[in-house]
Amino acid sequence: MRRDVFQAIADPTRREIINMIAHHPLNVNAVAENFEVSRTAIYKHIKMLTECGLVVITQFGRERYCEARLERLTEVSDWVEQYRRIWSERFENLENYLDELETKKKRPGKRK
Amino acid sequence: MRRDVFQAIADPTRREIINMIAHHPLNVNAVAENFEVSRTAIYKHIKMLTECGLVVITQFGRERYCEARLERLTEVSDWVEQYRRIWSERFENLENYLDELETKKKRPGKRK
DNA sequence: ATTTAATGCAACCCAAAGGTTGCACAAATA
DNA sequence: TATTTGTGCAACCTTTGGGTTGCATTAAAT
Repeated sequence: MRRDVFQAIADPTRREIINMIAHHPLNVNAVAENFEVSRTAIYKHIKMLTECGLVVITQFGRERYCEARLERLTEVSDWVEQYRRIWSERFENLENYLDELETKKKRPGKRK
Repeated sequence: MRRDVFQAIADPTRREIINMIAHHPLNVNAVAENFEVSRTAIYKHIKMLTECGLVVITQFGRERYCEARLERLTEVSDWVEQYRRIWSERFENLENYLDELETKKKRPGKRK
């Protein structure tokens, strides 16, 4: 099953999990203990995070340590950053753009 | 209904809509024409985008222009950026961290 | 050898997501 | 005035998401 990083970080619980293991790995139960929901629910979230590469699991005996692969967030970072320039420029141009559009199409100036 | 920006950009169609109107506003039908799915489906996506502030609509006569409010992406940007330092540092420390953990807990060195 | 973690996962549930068709309605146009 | 165009939205359907309980399995601890 191919998972999407954007979808993975859409859920607040998963974002919290990432935050929790960002600095050091934790085993599955340790992660689950920090939430109200069941271990299985957390297990599923972690599974999804591994499916899109945001988390990698290393087993030690019966414990499985979850480690965050934060580099995978570059996909998100890149997507957002491509718009950064636009959103600075945009602010001053919007009104002009709409006025221009209005004139071109000969629409009444009234904006409801 | 309060919507989450993270959830809004989770859907690939919505990300495409944002991309489509990032440079200049488009009316609802114009956006919809670029997709295979129905106008209603796109309408719903746009509605959701407005609910979380990523899109603002300005009406001209019977047309409604959708404009991207890209600044709202700072929430995403900020969240991702907080991890950037960690993911550079992390790479070299992981093995050490795990070894340390191993030693402390007196676990066998075998990593399956 | 028993018992006690730590875990994976099937089998369910219910709500939400994403899609469709169809209809209503106001603005622009013939 | 009659018609076309752009739009909102209800009603419906199916899939996915996030949650639960319960059971099996394996490693560690008694």
